[in-house]
Amino acid sequence: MSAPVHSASPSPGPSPVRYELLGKDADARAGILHTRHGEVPTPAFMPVGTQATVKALSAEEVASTGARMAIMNTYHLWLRPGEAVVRELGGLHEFSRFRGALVTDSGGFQAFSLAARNKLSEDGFAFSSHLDGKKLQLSPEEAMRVQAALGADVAMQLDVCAPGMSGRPELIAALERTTRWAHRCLAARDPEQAVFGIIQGGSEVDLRLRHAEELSALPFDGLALGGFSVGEPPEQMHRTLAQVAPRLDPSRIHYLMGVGTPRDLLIAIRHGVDLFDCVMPTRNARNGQAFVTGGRLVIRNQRFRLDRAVLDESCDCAACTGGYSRAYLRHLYMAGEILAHRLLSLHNLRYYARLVAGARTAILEGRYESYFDTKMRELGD
RNA sequence: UCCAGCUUAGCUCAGUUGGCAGAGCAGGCGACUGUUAAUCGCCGGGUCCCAGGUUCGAGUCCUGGAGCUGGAG
Repeated sequence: MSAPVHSASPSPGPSPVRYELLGKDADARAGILHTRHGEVPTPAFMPVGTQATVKALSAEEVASTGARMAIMNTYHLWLRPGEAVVRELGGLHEFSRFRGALVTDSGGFQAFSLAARNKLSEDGFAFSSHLDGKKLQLSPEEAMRVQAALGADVAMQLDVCAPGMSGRPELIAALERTTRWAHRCLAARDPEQAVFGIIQGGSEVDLRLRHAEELSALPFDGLALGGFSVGEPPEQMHRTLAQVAPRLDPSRIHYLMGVGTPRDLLIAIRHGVDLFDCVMPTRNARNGQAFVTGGRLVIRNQRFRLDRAVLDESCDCAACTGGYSRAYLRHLYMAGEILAHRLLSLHNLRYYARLVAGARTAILEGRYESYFDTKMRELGD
C-alpha cells in the first residue's frame, strides 16, 4: 500500500527503549524504562488512549495524574483518521500532544474483542471495519507498517489472543501462530521503534513458560503477557502469574497487558510485573465508579446525596484537592454532566498512579510484602 | 353554553376483535480488566379520573358525572 517509513539504517543505533532494573524485593521489581520520550519509573500503569486520547481528558491532564507512558491503538487509528494522517501530522506524540512515552497495541486484541467482525488465518486477520464495513487485512507486516507510521516508542507484535476458557489445542495453536508472527513482525520492524513480543498460553503454566522461552530467544525489547483477563476467573490468572512472571527474562521489561483491578496489580507486581495498562480506571470513572482507599464508590448511590466529603481524603488528585464533594460529583453524574466523567477519570488515574508508585518505593525500600498486605487489606472487597 | 378530544407508573405515553396492565424516561441497585462502552444489566413501583351498567370476564363496550385541552358562540 505504501513504502516503508524508514529505510533500514546500516548500523542500528542504541535500542529505542532500555529497561534498567534498580532493585528487587523477593520477585517484585523496581526499575526504569528509558525511552526517547522520557524515563518511566516502574512498576508503572499506562492509561488507555484508544483513539489517541484518554477519554474525557486532555494530554496535560493525563500527565498531571503522574502517567509517564500511555497506550494507544493501532486498529482504531488505522481506521480513523488513518495512519497516513497521523504520520503527516508528525506522529502520535505530536498529534495527541502527549509528552510521555507511548506504545501502540497491535490490533491483536481487537481481533479478539471484535471476533465477530474478522476471520483469522495464517496471514493475519481479515477485518470488516466496524465503521463502514470495509474489508481490511491486518497481517503481521501491516500491523508493523501501521505502527511505524503512528510512531509510538513501542510497537506490539501482532498476536493471537485466545479466549480465557480455551482448551489446550486452541491455546497451543494461538501461541504457535503468535511465535511465527513474532518472527514476521521483527523482520518488518522499524529500527527506530522498540517492539515487544506477546506471550500467550492462557492459564496453562507449561505453555506460558514454553512460549516465554520461544519469544525470549528473539530480539524483542520487552516481553508482554497477553491473553489474561479474557474470561477466566481472576484467581486463575493470579495462580498462573505466580508461576510464570518470576521466570521471565530479567533483563527485559515485563508487561501484563490489559490488567487490571488494583488487586490484580498488587499481585502481579509481587510476581515481577513492571508495566500495566487497563481501561478500568477510565471506563469505570465514566460509569460512575471511583477507586478509593477502602474500596470503590458508586458515585450515583443515594447515600452520597448529602455527602460533603471528597472522594478520598488521602488523595491528591485534582478532584480531591479541589474540594469537590461526593454530593456534587453525584449531582454532576446524575445530571449527565461531562465534568463528572472528567473529575472521576482524573481521580481514578491518580489512584492507579499512586498505587504503583507506592509499590515502587516499597520495593526499593525492601518492604513490598508489608505494602502488599496493607493495600490488600484496604481493598477489602 | 354547545361541540370534539383527552384522563393508564413520579413524567411522557402505548394498550389489537373485551381475555394475566406495558414501554421510554426518572428513581434504586449492580456490572465493567491490551475501550465498537458518558455503556450494559437487574429491580421497585398502578384506586387504568369517579359512580353505575352490560358480560363468565371491562383499561377497552354503554349511561351519568368530574377535570384538562382545543374549537364554536
